Amino acid sequence: MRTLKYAILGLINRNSMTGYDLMKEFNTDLVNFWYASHSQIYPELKKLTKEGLITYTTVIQGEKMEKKLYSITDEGRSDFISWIREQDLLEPTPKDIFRLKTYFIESMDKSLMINHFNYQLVQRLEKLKKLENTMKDHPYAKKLGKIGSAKYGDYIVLKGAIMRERTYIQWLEECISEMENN
Amino acid sequence: MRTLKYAILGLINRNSMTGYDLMKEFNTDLVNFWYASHSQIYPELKKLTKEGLITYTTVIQGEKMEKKLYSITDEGRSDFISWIREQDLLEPTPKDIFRLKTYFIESMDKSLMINHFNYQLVQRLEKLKKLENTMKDHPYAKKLGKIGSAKYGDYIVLKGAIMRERTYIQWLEECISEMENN
DNA sequence: GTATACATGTAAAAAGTTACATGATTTT
DNA sequence: AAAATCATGTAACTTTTTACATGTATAC
Repeated sequence: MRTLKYAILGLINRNSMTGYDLMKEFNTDLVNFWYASHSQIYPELKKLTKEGLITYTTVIQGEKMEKKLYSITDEGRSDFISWIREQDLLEPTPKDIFRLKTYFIESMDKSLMINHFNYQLVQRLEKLKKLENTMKDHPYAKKLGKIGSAKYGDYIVLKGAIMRERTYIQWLEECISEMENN
Repeated sequence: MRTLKYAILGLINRNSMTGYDLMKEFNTDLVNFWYASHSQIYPELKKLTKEGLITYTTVIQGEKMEKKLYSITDEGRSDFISWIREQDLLEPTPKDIFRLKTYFIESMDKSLMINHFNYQLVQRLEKLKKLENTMKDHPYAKKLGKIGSAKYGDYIVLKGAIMRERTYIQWLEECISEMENN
């Protein structure tokens, strides 16, 4: 469905930016729901340029380093807007290797499975801590933003990521406790 | 990481089965954490056979319809066991188109965003109901299973899927209520 | 007899990952 | 001077999806 296309259009629609800037966005804010690497981004930018949905101007950084600053075209913007207006059917449930391994729990002994669960738990707690720190510094969480601004979307998905992470942790903890008491 | 390979090995390790049986598994139980279609399964079965991890016997169904009943080999089993013993690092956060759209909420007006959220909510409530019905009929939920059995893994991931779904719904509801009161 | 389920494959395209490849700029 | 970051690309491969393709068996 060319979702990467719309993720890029949406970002460039907010602000003109380079491929490198996009890459950073995909690695920070968007990492919680849409990751993309530079090897996917650069070819897509080329394609979108050819399709007339974005254009770029070459900017010189320092002495001679060239970078391409991309902007959205009217055509790009209206394509993006019609994408965002579409209602979406539920996607297939995301894949999860850990849940798959858990499903095959009969092939593990008790100590191994508790080990696996604890290892996941440590990592998820670490991840949650980072998300909560991001939230702590977020302007909307400090009541500085308002609904309808770009920062509101940012806030709302961050909140969702924290809820998702807490639930995963709760599941891990409940499983561990159940396994230890049986 | 060839996860599909291990999903198939794990299932065949439980019971000998055909490609069609596998397909049904991937579409029912496993759909909540690892989906695969028949066009992925059949080539993988061929590959695993060539690698000596599984073998098959041809069974005649009815008059002449041939089906291939796959079994795991010792080599396949030990490969599977070493996979299941591995500790896993956290995977990248799964992609989610709806969260991506939500992130770009500044490009929607209030009624459109509430509409989108409600549409998701209806679908997720439906999905949750199905999961809860599956749980209701589950032997472990009726205290008929015990930890360590294959059904326990089944139960534990189903429980996780329900928790995940409830949290998604809670997120949707909180967002709707916040949007309606602002 | 007809519809649904059983049963197995391949082909082409799209999406995503990992590795290869290069060079400039800024910070320490 | 070295390390980190900025900056942009391609190649090869893996994974996944969608479409094409065919035929049998069973339940109603």
